[in-house]
Amino acid sequence: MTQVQISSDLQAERKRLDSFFQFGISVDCVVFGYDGQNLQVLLVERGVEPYAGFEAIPGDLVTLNEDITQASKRVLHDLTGLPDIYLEQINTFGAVHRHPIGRVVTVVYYALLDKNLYNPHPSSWASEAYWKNLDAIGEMAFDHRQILEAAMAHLHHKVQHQPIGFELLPEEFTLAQLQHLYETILNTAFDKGNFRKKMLSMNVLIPLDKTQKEVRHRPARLFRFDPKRYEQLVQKGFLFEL
Amino acid sequence: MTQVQISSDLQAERKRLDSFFQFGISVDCVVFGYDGQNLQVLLVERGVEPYAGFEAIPGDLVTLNEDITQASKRVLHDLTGLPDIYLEQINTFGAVHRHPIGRVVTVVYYALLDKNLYNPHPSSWASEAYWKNLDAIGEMAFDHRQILEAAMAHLHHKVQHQPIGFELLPEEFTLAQLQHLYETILNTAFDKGNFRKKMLSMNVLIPLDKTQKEVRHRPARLFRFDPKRYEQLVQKGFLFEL
DNA sequence: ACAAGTTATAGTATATTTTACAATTACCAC
DNA sequence: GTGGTAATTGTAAAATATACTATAACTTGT
Repeated sequence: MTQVQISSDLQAERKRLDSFFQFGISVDCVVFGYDGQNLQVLLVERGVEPYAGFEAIPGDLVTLNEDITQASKRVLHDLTGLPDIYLEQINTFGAVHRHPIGRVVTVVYYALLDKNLYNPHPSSWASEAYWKNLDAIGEMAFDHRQILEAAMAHLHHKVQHQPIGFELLPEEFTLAQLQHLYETILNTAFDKGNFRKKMLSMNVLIPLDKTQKEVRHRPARLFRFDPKRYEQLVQKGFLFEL
Repeated sequence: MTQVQISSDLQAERKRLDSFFQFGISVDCVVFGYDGQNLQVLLVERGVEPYAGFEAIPGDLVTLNEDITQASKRVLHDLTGLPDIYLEQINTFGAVHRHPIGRVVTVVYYALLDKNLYNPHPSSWASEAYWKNLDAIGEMAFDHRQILEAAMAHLHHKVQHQPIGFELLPEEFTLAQLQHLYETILNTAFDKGNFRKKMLSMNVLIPLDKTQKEVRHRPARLFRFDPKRYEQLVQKGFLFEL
């Protein structure tokens, strides 16, 4: 018995279409983390068949009575213990044979976060849950390699068209930290002075009357994001290029 | 009996998960058309319950043995007679009660095309199929209003970050035509000279040794897109602003 | 206390791009 | 040819971007 209400005059129609209602839906959550040095991705090791022992992107089947957006948060929490965080939907994969257990269409979500604030611990069918460097990833379960690549392409694109960092950096940060984040994601180097000018000209950073402590050189000023302006830029977009 | 192969050692696992495999998947195809004047969207009128008589975005259930990308083309063709065209996936909607007949998750695709080249004619459950001005659209079936708005937001965003026009304009076109297309989609006006300079500086237009005919004023030079450069810009992106 | 090391921050001169127009050109119709 | 109309080119001023250089502010070692 499905949990979705069907009015009596539609029962016959539903009966006629029963053969169409045999899909499974899953959500997969590609979570990128940054700790000030490296960009990593949150993976789990599968403790069950199929693909037992393989690395996978945290994901699971959606139940009949939950919204897919809700499901993305629930599944991520179930497998890795991460709290409800905002996950952005990026893509849906629906090849016929992508899942050996039946026809499963998967909706991919992704999130960015500050690794230092979250410590994954495995549960449900995950035997392990950990952060892993992007360049250290080998074979993966299902078509998760493809999914990961789509998420990376999305991130790569996003960083050039919208501000990022809000979720990846500590609340207060230096321009050097922000620059390093950009350089890590885009795998390039920028001129320090020009990066500064570009960023400051966007008016998204609020300079604080504080500086770094405990560094063996001139301490940098700390900044934080202006949430209103940040949101504005997310909407409007820009082209980041140096 | 499902058409997807399941190896014998996974049968039990599949059995255990049977209650998850009761979803329907549909695809909805938002097709924007441009005829040199207006931007319109391809709609159908539903000839069957639920929502019989309502306007809807062309869409239908995916069968168990077809890829969702294939399905988007098949469904658009089935309902409106349009040939296989490239449809871009943009978003997936999965609210629990969005479909009255059962739990249906829908994957939304969209396309842009030159209205003059395609004449829709209804078939399957569509009793009508026609182009409609975006500002003339009233109530719609299901959550199709929301879907249409998502597609419009996508188009609005896309036009500012990638070249468009390849699919919307005749092979050879004038800069004024291209400008009018942009002005229509973005609902703004641009300076003619500056629009020209911006466009030409992108190196995506190849000037032809031909001009317009049968106009009562200085005839404009015709251009066509450089497909290689166009593809490059689609990949790289830009920020279009005047 | 001072020098050396290191990175942050500001500045600057030049090149490039954008903007808001004005001027000129090429066609048609009469 | 003249007038109407829109295409195309040009341009001066303003704004930005680029590739550096100079200076400031801290720490550590002597």
